[in-house]
Order: sequence, then structure tokens, then C-alpha cells
Amino acid sequence: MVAYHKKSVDFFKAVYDITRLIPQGRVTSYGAIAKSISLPKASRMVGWTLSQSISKTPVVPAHRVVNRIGRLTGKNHFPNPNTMQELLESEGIEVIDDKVVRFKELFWDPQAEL
DNA sequence: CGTCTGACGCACG
DNA sequence: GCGTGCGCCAGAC
Repeated sequence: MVAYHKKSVDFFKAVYDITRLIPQGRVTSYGAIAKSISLPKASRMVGWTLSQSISKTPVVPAHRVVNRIGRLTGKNHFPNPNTMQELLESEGIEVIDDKVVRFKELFWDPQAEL
């Protein structure tokens, strides 16, 4: 848990780093990531940051980040609207009606792992 | 420099 | 449980 509010580049890095830590087959939320970087109310920034993460290396598994109820709100930012769901399903995560099934059980808390 | 916008989340009624 | 309002902060205009 580090204060990354000094510079935006650090915010970027923090979001990318944490997102890369999400285990395959698990998901987390924008708010959870925001909390883990000491900006609990900057959840919006997390989503915005992830939208900038597409086509970056190393790859940022942004598809494993959904909103607090498990909805795939960011699907439209992928190459195809179906890409996010397909990536999740390829990891064994069931998605119905744009929502992660059993989201609560699959939820990965960044704080708990740090 | 003022405003608006957003892959969000919370408080409130 | 749902709609509404607002804070968050970086970027685009």
C-alpha cells in the first residue's frame, strides 16, 4: 500500500502493476484497485487508466477488472464488444448477461494479497 | 483557465 | 432495492 497520488505516472504504474497481479480465473473491481493505491474514491480513474492500458506490454489483463457488482462495463473498450467476455470464459469464468457469475466467490481482493 | 466527460462507488431518500 | 446526486482526478476542448 503506497501513496501514488504524487504523479499520474505513478498512478498508471500502480494500476497496471496491481492488475497484472490478478490471478487467472479471478476478477476484481475498480474500487478495490483504487483502495489498494490509497485513493478509495478514484475508482473512476482506474477504469480510465485501464482504457489506456490496451495494447501495452506486458499485457495488462484488464478483462479481469469489472465493476462492484461484477458487470462488464468496460467491454465496449475492447477490440470487439465480445472480447472481454470471451477472455473471461477462456479462463473458466462464466459470464451471463454481461455479468460475472459467482462474482463474489471469484473476487480477488488486492489488499488481501499485498 | 473553465467545463465537460468518464471501464465507478457511495450516501441518501 | 432503485433512482438521483455528488466526489473523485486526469485529459480533451
